[in-house]
Amino acid sequence: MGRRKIEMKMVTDRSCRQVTFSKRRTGLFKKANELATLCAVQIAIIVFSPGGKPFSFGNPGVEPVVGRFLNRGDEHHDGQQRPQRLPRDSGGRRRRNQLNGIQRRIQLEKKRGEALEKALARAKASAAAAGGGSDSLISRSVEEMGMEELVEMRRRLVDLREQLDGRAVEMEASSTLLLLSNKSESAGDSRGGSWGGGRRRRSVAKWRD
Amino acid sequence: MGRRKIEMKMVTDRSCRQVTFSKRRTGLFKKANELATLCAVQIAIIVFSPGGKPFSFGNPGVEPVVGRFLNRGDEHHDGQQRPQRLPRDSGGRRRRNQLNGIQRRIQLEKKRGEALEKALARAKASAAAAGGGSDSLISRSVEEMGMEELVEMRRRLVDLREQLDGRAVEMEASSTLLLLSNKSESAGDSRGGSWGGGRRRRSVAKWRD
DNA sequence: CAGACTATTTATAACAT
DNA sequence: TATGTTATAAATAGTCT
Repeated sequence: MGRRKIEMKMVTDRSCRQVTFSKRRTGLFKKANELATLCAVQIAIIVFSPGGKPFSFGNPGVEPVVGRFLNRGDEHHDGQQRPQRLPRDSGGRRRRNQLNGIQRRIQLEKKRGEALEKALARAKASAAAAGGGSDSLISRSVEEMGMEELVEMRRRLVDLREQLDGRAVEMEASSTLLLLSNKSESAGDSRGGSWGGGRRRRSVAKWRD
Repeated sequence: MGRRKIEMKMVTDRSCRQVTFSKRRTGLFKKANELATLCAVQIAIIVFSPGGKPFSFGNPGVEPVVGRFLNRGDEHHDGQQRPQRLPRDSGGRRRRNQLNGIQRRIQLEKKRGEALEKALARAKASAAAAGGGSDSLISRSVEEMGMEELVEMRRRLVDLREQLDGRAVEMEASSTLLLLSNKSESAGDSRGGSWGGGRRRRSVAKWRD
């Protein structure tokens, strides 16, 4: 939004970086305040400047929001089923060439993705159909189906990531710059970290819900 | 920034408010991601939707940032925050800023995956609850939220797959065919923000910076 | 060095699908 | 109801004070 477009890469110059940080932090907090005002919601932002100084914004305050978040953040797996994994390339012999294995994984990831997409489409449709939430029986079954797919997908990603971790150095050493040359982004986006929390009475009794 | 200027007061219409929240939350997280990228700083945002659903953004994660904040106390407050003493500057200890694109993305995706797991678990639970004749009001909202989250998650996964697919070639080229002409073009993006949220272990009382 | 000044880039409110 | 599109309002990068 300035005289010219800047690449989304860390500003190298310390001075400029500090200026950018300051300006953008102000803007970010302003946006947060608007969001809180317009939508009457609780929000908290914590950011450490390049120099390490903490800045924060909170409505109604940082602690109340963080506390609320942490209190519900506890996880509780109640009888989670373990989805059966689909055939992988680990049938019989270990691959010496991890890269090859990784590529296979990626291929499988793709297929999994397709299934995932369908499962979600169904789940969504089902939920929409339920609308008021009366057809819970139907929606539940569909959602479960989707969940199996998704959980499996997630597990695979975790594994894949672990595999890649071991190769990261090599990759970085050889094509870091290549990887950095990116194509900014398009109009579309995707984000929204969210999660649901179960009720728990873990410690952290400092705040209450 | 829209067709016309709007008053900075709570949007009365429920529906419009939800839309505004969704869009602005997206924008806010995007801004936060840019700030984190451009200035290489830690930042965490926690916001509860009008419906009470928690959303979060964090670089490198919500927990690390919040932990650091709570442990060290705060200094600057641009928002409403409880005043406190001014402890010594932390000295800014930033070092893990070198995660390459892929590794970082996967790491983030892992977190997203965990969040997804929760969302699904909740959706499932709500569906089950509804079927069991529990509070239909709550279960309905949870169900809807779950769907929304899942769709977003699906998008992220699909995006990730595409990214990985493009990177795979480079990876192979780097470790195996580095000797060959690595003429691969830029593939991938640059938004390495860490959308994510959600807790992990059962223990919520300890953080590591 | 913080604040003021624009040319531009972004974010988005109102619509549209 | 969630997304996509478009006309405008805002944010802000580079400069200047």
